[in-house]
Amino acid sequence: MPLDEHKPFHASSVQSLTVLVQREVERRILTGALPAGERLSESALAADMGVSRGPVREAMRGLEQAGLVDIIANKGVVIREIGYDEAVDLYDLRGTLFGFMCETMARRRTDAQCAVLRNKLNAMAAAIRADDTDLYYRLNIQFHAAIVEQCGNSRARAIYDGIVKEMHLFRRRGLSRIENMEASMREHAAIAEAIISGRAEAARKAGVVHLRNGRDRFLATLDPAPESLSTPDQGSADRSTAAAE
Amino acid sequence: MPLDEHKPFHASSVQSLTVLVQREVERRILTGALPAGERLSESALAADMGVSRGPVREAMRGLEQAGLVDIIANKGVVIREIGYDEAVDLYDLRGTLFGFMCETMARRRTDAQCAVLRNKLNAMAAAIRADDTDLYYRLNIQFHAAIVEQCGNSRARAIYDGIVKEMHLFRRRGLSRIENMEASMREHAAIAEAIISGRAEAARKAGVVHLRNGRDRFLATLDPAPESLSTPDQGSADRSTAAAE
DNA sequence: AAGCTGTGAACTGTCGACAGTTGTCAATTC
DNA sequence: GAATTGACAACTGTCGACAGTTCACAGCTT
Repeated sequence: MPLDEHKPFHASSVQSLTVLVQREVERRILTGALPAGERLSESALAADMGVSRGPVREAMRGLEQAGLVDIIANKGVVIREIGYDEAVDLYDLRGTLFGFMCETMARRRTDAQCAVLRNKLNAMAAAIRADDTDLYYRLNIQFHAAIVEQCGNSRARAIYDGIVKEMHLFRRRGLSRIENMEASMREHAAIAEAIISGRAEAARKAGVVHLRNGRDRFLATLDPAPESLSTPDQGSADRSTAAAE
Repeated sequence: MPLDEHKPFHASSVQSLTVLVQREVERRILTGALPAGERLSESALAADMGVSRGPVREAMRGLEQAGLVDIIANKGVVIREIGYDEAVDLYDLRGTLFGFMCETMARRRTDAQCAVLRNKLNAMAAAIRADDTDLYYRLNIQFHAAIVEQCGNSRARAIYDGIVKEMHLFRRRGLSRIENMEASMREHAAIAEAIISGRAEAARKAGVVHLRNGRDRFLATLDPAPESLSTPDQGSADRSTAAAE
């Protein structure tokens, strides 16, 4: 496992150990290497990563604020596990934020931003014609990321990213990724069109509708029984909750 | 100052020092005792509060996640200062979240919750008839808090509370609190009516409009020059940014 | 006199160690 | 045999100390 990261996120290649530890534990949680409900020991983590307990403690505090773990006094940290209802709540909240970002971007759009959206849209259309699901999936993520990053409201972006991460704690996800590329594509086109033409309220509505449909598409892939928790399997890393959008 | 707190928030009357320190520093920032732009020294804070540097460091990390301070590597923490544009962004984001909460509450309302809203509304009307600005101001806060706490989406509530706190970092606020009680009251009535009758989309719109108007009422009380930063005065604690709503 | 450089103080980042608490397990008692 | 109690182990909460970095100021050079 490489130790030095080359993310263009916060510059500064020599980060503090706290940030390094937090990033690594977050990665393990999001990829499922550390399953939800797992109890983490500061000492074990510190020994595992070859650092002292101080940075680990600070990292845990950061993960708690991000909603990824719960800290119980004198007992330690446990990886949060969210249930069906909470996942739906998060999806709705995320949809509202995404709609807000579409609305904001429509108000502040620049020509360069519009060009990016158009490019992504064309590429997605091509991916559909080529029936390339994986490519469409990646472009789909890029399309969303473009709006989130370019909307101009940095706080909204930070909160949105946090919610997306938190949603990974919902473990029971469907396997199929894009159920209906055409429907997803039409919604994307509506969003981009509204943003490009500056119709803010239409952009907001299109964004909200898109994520609501994405939520329904996602929930439809789940087991019909929303009460049964704890699916036994916990293997294979790197699956995304943000599937069918 | 009493040491043991009795907040029904996270239970546990004997909190860790980290939480205590974080709460205290947060209080000082929000009340203005620690002005924006101020540089905080861990050692000084630790000595001031009679604790070690460890809990102080953890508390600072938490305040950074909350957006109240910036941590600069090897240099320390500075209390964040937000400018005019950022304050407007936060207000808009807050408005969107508030609208979402109104919408959610309209969907999940119970009779008891509706009764609470009706009570607050009646009390506010009475306060207007009595021309009691202070009472109206307090009831206004309670009305908002009722929606935020009862909407049923706990994550949305946590984020909303964080944004409200963050908005206190915008220092140039108007002195007058409620400019137009009647207009504020009409908007409150519209919100409550929509929630009680279960019209979710109407509730959302009413909530968004209310905070947009509140934002405009608030911004109208500012100096006409949005470029001049750093008003010299920094006295008198406990003023609220959430003024004219 | 202006610019550059080296030294020093102050502070952060990190570590190891100690005290207090919690949960467990075995021995004891009814 | 079951419940209670006591001690032990593991862990967290907290502290003091050391190393590395940053910034400022004084002295030197041109």
